[in-house]
Amino acid sequence: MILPPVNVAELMYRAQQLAGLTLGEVAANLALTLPQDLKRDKGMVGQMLEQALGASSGSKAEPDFPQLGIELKTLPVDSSGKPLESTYVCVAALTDLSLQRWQDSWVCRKLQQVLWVPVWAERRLPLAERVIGSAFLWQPDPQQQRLLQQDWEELMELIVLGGINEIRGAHGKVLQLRPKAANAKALTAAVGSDGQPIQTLPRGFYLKANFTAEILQRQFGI
DNA sequence: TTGTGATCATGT
DNA sequence: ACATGATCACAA
Repeated sequence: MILPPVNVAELMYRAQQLAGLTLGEVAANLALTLPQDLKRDKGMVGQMLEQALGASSGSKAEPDFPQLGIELKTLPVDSSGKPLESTYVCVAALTDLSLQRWQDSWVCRKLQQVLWVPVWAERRLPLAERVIGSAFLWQPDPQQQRLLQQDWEELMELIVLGGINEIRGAHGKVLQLRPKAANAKALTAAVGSDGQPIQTLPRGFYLKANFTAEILQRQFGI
């Protein structure tokens, strides 16, 4: 068990030590066995890096490094440095009216400080050969904050007004709402089109790949 | 069931 | 080719 880092400097130091290593090397250091692929272990890489950096285990709804207020996100990138996937942020509260202010929202709080860990992870690359990149700490700048808030407020308004079943992934410029469930039969409480309670597919907020691509570009240059 | 970690795989 | 919608594993 790797203890949590006591401060940001220690966290960043640990992250730097991982840069350049393959997932196979990290797995060996942790005495973990890598699966053949991620089809049945989609969160495997993220959880392994959590462990390597000393993040608190478990699936609690709080940052990975609570005392530092830092969220850890692995980001799969192709050989040109572009994200291969959108980035999951958190589940969407479909009924809780106390979270209707942006500053109080889970999305805002989770994205206050993110440690991005790029992983060169093209699908043709065997898992063990994928390489960890240089991690960096990110805080949304005012423009990014504004874009996120705009999308969030637009999506939340639709949710509260009973329009959840009309929302698709294309809504929003940088933030999107998509299914986040075990399968299409999973249900959770929400507001219907006439304001009545309904059951619907659980959703989560995701950062679009174009947005995380811009974050990477600002960090590493063109 | 809801939250964590995400990627898969199909439609466009 | 790429984003959207669907899905997988596990903890509490």
